[in-house]
Amino acid sequence: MPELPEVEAVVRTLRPLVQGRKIRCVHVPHPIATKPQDPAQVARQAQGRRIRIVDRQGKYVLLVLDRGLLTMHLRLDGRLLWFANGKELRERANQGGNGVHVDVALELDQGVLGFADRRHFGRLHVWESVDDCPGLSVLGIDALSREFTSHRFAAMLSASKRPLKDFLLDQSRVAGIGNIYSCESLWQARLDPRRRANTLKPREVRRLHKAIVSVLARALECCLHPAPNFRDPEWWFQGLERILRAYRREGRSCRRCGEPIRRIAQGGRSTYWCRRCQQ
DNA sequence: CCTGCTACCTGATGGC
DNA sequence: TGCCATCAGGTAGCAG
Repeated sequence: MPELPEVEAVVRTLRPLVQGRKIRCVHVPHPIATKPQDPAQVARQAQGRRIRIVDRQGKYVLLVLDRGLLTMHLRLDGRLLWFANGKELRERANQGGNGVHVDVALELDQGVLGFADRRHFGRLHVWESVDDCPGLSVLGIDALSREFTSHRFAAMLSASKRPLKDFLLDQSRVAGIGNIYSCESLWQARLDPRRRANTLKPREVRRLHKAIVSVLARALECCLHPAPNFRDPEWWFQGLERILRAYRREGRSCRRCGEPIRRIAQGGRSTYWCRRCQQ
């Protein structure tokens, strides 16, 4: 379920664990996790490769190998797990019905990285190069990057007639924002999620840009303290609800004006917002 | 090209 | 307790 701040925290935690390590062996107990790629092919391409760089683009986790590229997308429920070695992985994963769920395991020269998603939306793929990964090459400007300027944001907004909420979820424009932080950014910027992107005045564009940057930065801080714990399969980010002002607060009073927060459907997903102070 | 809809999966929660 | 409906942090694929 992670959006950009969660994925960034995962990447920062993962980097010291795996950067420079060699992938000795790849196990794929749940082949759905590499679909539509053939699990045997994925294993063959990754085995024996060294992990040069651990990076993130939008919501993708990237392991740049000495040849090729491994991508992981956690979608809604995916997580990473860490085991001391293959023995520990097998012991903990094979405890009948209550064993740890692991979809793909990368056995490294030191430690084992697990990719797990009980819901099986998440994906792990291997590519020859960045250009071969369609999801990656389509991504727009990363919301945490320096290229995400108010100026470029204004140009993108003016080219779209879509409601602001749908615009913000479109990864091909600004990459990394999901359902939570689109709601939060629009609340922070005091903008109606139903407004068409190309109707914003320059000062509203600047307000939204600033809101996105600060909402994501605040969420990232929250995601880093405490840092993700890959050793605990149940672990998830704590304290996020404390920083949320609109998301999942339907019926509770707006922290700015007291009006009850409403929930509406946009593009088949829930938008939470304050009808009084978001114009 | 752009937009909107469905499918993809599993689990948690709440009402009756 | 059980059963059913609804909701969940995302994106690919397809039709219009």
